[in-house]
Amino acid sequence: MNNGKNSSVHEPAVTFVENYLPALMAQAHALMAHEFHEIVRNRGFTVSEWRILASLADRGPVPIGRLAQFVVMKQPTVTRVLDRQEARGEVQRIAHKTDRRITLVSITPLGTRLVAELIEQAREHEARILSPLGDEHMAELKASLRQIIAMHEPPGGIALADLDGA
Amino acid sequence: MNNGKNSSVHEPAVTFVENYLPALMAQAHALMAHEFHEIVRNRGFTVSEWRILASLADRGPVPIGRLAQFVVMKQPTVTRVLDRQEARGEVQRIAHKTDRRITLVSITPLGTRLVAELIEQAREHEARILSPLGDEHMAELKASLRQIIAMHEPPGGIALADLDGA
DNA sequence: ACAGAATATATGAAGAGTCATGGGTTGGTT
DNA sequence: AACCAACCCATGACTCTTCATATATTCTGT
Repeated sequence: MNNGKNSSVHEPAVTFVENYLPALMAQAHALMAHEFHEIVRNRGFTVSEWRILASLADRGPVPIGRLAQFVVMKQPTVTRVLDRQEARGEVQRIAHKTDRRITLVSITPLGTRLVAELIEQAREHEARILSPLGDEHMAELKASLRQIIAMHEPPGGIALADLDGA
Repeated sequence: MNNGKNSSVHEPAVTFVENYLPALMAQAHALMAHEFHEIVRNRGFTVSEWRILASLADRGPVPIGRLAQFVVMKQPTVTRVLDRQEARGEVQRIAHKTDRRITLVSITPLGTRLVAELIEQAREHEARILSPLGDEHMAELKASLRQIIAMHEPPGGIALADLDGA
């Protein structure tokens, strides 16, 4: 609040957005991601495609809705990105064995090859970016982020591995 | 966490994206922001409009390009959002006194009134979200984020206050 | 004073994301 | 068995964002 304009003092010392966590995170993330996203673009991927491939790279076949949660996108968006990627043979849709409502997605060997380099570069980029922080602060940072994420995942412990239909 | 019902070598224990800082930040941010954005929507603002108003709330007249950096949006996007907001009288464009290329924007009294509540709620929301972290971790987290941001701001110390034309 | 490079914002065309909804499927209840 | 609520993904219509570029202004060197 403090609507007091600039009286005698010049700066409000620290403004709201400069101390608001979501704003800090948005900016820090954007700055980090911006550089790497150029690499992604140059490889012919959009940011969304990269996120999806990177997420699928580790996991087995995943329901589309679940994937949407991981990559922080709405389900219709994921469906459309997957359309493009499937057409290019980077991912594939597989029917769930027992529940025909579910469409599982998995990365193809081609997709795996294509992201492998990007993931490697992402690791390097991350290391380069974060070396000034120091291992300790870095670990603290990630731990805090994981905690924030964990607090928001409503079901008491989402199993990362219950892809029965695979 | 990820314990094994699949006791054997199935899961990579921790996948790439689960340990990749930008991914962690994107997810943590999205989860935090999601809740608050509903409040924003209910007040008739888009997320972009909220970010712009919140950023302008603290500062004096700012060049549009500079504002785009703060709010992490491209300049054309900001221009268009400002069009809407200016039409509603929430912000106003002012010509720079000496450099006529520059268009400065500032929040109006109306805009200030409208965001005041949202900023208050944002603070409360932030506090609620972060209380489980504890003050110390919270401070650490913000400090690390600020450092990451600072590392990316190229000029040796961007002055937050050189709005001569104001 | 002038041409050309640089800077700052605006705009037309195109793209990506989202909302609301539809079609198809499953599971529980009567 | 039939019904109905819940569920999952796909799709049309729309909005928001972005890319490429235009327009206007300032700066720099000659």
